[in-house]
Amino acid sequence: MPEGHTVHRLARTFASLFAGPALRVSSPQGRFADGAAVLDGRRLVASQAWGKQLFLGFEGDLWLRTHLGLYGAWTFAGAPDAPEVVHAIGAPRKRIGERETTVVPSVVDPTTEGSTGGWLVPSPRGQVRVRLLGDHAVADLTGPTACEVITAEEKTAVEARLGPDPIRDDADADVFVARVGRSRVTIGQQLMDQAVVAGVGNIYRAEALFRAGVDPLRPGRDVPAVAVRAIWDDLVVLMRDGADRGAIVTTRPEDRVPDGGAAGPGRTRQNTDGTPGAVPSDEAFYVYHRDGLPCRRCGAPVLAKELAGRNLFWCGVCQV
DNA sequence: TCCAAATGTAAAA
DNA sequence: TTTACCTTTGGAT
Repeated sequence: MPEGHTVHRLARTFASLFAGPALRVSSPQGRFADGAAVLDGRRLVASQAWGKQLFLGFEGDLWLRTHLGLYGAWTFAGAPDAPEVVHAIGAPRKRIGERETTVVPSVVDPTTEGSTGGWLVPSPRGQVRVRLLGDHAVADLTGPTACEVITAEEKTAVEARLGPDPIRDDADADVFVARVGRSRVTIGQQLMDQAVVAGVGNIYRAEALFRAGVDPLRPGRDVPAVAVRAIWDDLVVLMRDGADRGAIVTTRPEDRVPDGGAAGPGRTRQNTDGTPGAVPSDEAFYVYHRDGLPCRRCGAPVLAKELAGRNLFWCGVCQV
């Protein structure tokens, strides 16, 4: 899934595109028909992210909680006068070049045609669980692992299970540092535990540990507290940058040497949208999906192994 | 046309 | 620790 930075980006996008007027909420696919009926016609009054959870607040104290899971995605289309148009946020789907293609959709949703001030609303593509339609934009959700209407109390309960989120201003770094140091579970596994730190995924895990020079397999309690704190501080910088940029980039400019295609096409295919000036995906990471390639720092081959069902990447020389 | 992979998590065993 | 689930995509067949 998109990691926490993507979800924060989504929260901002919903606030700017949909806050205000009553929304039409539907479930083209049908699997969220009941929830959509409950929300239809209500105004969006809040848009929040905590880790990988997105909470859209509707009048009447109801919240739409969505989680993109491994391959969920939101796809947006906007009217020409929309304040901001983001055509696709999520993963894994390649959207290179679509920035220009969805402005004038070739297929128009007949049920909404003529009711949106002349703006042509595209028909849902694929298995769209939820569609939010506002005055200036439409958002379609596909493939989520969670999509439900909850109360404020239920939202609080979900948040109570999450660790601090480095992107949020209210995050408490001390909680993270203390928890990591209390457990013998490896630092690599703890970083993927949303109860320890919310929003970190497989890429930020691998990259933050490389930048800190910490072996992912070291027990959390054996990592010096100052090093754990440094990892937190780095995550704050990296993840906030990711939310602003719309892509994960962890390499410093001086380390950005292309791999000459050695990684092969498609290794890191969904990180960037092809925006001019963006850091190419084969220069964006130190170790993620670079197993077998030389470490950007020391030249030793990057290592990989499966840990708790996820691929772990690291440099055995730089990370001790 | 088929199949594996993907920035994930919860439940079952 | 294994399985199930949700969906799209690109490369192989």
